[in-house]
Amino acid sequence: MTGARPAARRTTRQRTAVLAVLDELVQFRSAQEIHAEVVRRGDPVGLSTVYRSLAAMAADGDVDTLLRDDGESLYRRCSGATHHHHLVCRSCGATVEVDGPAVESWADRLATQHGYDEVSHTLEIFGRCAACRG
Amino acid sequence: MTGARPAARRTTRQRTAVLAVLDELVQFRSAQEIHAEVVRRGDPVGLSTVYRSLAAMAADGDVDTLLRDDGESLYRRCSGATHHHHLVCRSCGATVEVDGPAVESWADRLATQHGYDEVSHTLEIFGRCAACRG
DNA sequence: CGGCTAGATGGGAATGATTGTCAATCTCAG
DNA sequence: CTGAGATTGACAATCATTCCCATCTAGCCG
Repeated sequence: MTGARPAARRTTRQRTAVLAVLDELVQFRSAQEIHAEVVRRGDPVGLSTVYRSLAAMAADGDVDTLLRDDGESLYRRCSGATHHHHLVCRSCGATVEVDGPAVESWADRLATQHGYDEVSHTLEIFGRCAACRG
Repeated sequence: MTGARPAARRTTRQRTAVLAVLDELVQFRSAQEIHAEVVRRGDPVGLSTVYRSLAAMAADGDVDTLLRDDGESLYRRCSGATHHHHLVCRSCGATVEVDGPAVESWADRLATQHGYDEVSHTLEIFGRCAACRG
């Protein structure tokens, strides 16, 4: 990569507010929901700004993103900086970060065998957590 | 689930046209692209109809669907009825259907360990194929 | 501490995929 | 052949996300 530099990220009131909400979220949430929550707390922040902040954080690896079936993007603060996947509860959104070294290497090997390079992959596991099973 | 019955699917000129295009596609394509292709061939078919046809075929398991990073849905005729994943070229969409039994069992085991049931997962591998690297 | 400047903001308009509407049309079982 | 109900199509409506751009401000410098 040549010039994907973060270019001096500033600490603004708005960005801090978004981060504060994210820090309390245990579940994946949409940008719209996060924006609503920030506003509900009394911080006037524009929707555009929330989108930009989330995009920036995602680029910096500070938040995980996930595509829901309907194509909407979900965001969540991620613990480690390392590559990982998610085990997400379909009903409540509870998430467990999981690690799958075997899968990573399998995917890379497979792609290489078929002549593909610049490989990446998406892997998410969905299920129903114990609490939601009732 | 009570009545998720296909409810009598009819064979119409439009649906046949869509299917004809899908049969020749080796790559994942968006509904918009498929619609454009159907029309280019001289079959006047409405965009709504293409969307409805694709949705119906997907429901019947006749086509695979894939969510691109930007959230747009891609469709492709699928060969086998068996569960499989895809190795997709980011630029041209060329696809290789792959099988990953180890991944399946790993995902299931993991989910069970964390108390989740009704487990499913999504796994797609993206890269750049040899042809597009040139 | 005050000035400067490039990055940041807001909010409304623009985009673009997908879905809803509903009268007119067509498929196909009987 | 016919009627009932599935299907279609043109266009409006949704809705998440991005653009635009005048205005604002964080933080470096003197």
